[in-house]
Amino acid sequence: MPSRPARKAVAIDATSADTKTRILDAAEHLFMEHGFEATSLRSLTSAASVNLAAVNYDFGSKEELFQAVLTRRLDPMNQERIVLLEKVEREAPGRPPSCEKILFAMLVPALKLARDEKRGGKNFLRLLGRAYADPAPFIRHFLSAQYAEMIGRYKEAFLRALPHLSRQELTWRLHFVMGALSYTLAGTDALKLFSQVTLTDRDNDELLLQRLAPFLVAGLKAPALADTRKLELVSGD
Amino acid sequence: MPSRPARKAVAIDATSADTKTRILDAAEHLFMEHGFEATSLRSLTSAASVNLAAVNYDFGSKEELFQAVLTRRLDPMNQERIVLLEKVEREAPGRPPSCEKILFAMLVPALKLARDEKRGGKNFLRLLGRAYADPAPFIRHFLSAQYAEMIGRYKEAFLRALPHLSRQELTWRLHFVMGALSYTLAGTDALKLFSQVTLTDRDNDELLLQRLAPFLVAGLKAPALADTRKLELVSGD
DNA sequence: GTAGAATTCAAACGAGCGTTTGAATTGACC
DNA sequence: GGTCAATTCAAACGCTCGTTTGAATTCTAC
Repeated sequence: MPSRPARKAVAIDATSADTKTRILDAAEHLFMEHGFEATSLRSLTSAASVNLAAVNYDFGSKEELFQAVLTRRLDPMNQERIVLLEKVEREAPGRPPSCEKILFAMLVPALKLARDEKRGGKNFLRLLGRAYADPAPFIRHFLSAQYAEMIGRYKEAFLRALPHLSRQELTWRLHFVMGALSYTLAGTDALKLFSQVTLTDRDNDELLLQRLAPFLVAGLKAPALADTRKLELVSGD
Repeated sequence: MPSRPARKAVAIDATSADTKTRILDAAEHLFMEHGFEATSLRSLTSAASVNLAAVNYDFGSKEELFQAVLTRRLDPMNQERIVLLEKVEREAPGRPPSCEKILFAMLVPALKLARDEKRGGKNFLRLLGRAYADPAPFIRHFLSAQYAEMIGRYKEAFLRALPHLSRQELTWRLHFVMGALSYTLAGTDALKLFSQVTLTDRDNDELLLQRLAPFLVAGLKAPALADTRKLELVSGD
């Protein structure tokens, strides 16, 4: 058994699991930190302490590796979201569940994932938030396929819980919800809004959702666009 | 005067303005479409019908070009936001302006920019939304510097308009607002939420803000986190 | 018209990229 | 212990990248 020097270890606990898992873990970390394009397979494989060719051997290509990184966490999380929604719907048979309950069913699996460091934790959510904004077509197509069923189910549930909203209105509002959610989960903080608030503390996850949920619920429940208040574009004086 | 063939024209109206402007226009388009890393200077310069070396001659480097692309639109827009906020504050002296008015002062310059095709229009806003989510450090540092003053002023204004919110609460909510805003402006629609709603129609810009503003205002006005509703993590029924 | 600065140009540099190859090594099973 | 498939490995392939260079060209001003 040769010594296996691990040349440029980037704090990934390599040399533990099997090759595919080590690659996935290193990829999750590096794609999150630098993005897809800016992460080279050479830095990735040396961080995972595997041979350069291993990515193409195990996953086929860099793009397929990226999809594997996403699907490993995303598939179970979205499945859990659906299960939770069905449970919430079963708890109040006949009547539609409240807007809050539906939203929580959507947020809680993400929060649980964020806390489970064994499943990528916050790293993965940041990666996911960035993937939402990535222009690469293969990422966009992959994400819409992964989310299609979950989003569809929730849209129907919200539609029943918010009867004052037309389907089109709700579509827009879910768009806003996903925006605030992904931006928050990504934890990018591009605008340095936070001077002292740290997102890295473990206890802050739950607090974050306790702040996000009321904001989103209030937005969702807002009156529908009907009393068309005129939006005067810089009325001259 | 040689014929100048314009090899791989990508629908940029090249050969009109001066070199620097042609480069900025092509860069705005391509950075929006493919992102920073995935846009090569070779495709960019040939789209702009300028020599490959022109970028380094006029801007120094690819990174400096990217910053120039952003600053060309962002600087005037954020300045206009500040002017508008001051105008709104002057209109009701003594009393703080309403939450709606403050938010509109923030949104209207973005809408105006989106409509002005001569100033990049929606292309630029999509680029901006993507820049928010880009992990590259030089982008993040640049954006926070560009936004610092504007965000600070608005935070103070909102703080006066929403006295029930602590400074920290407001910071979070502005974070959510920026998330929904940038995600919406970016028009990424990663989740294919929209089947038939098209964002490309010219008239839809105003409609978009008329839908976004009530959502955000309701979220901002929501009660502060005090009646700490317990967020039970999947109560194992 | 000519000097001198500014700009444009073709060409090349060195480096890094994703991927492929074919031999070496390992592991499982008869 | 031998066989065969699965895996790992070092090396190379072909290509594209951002940047630099130095000569050619254009522009400006006397």
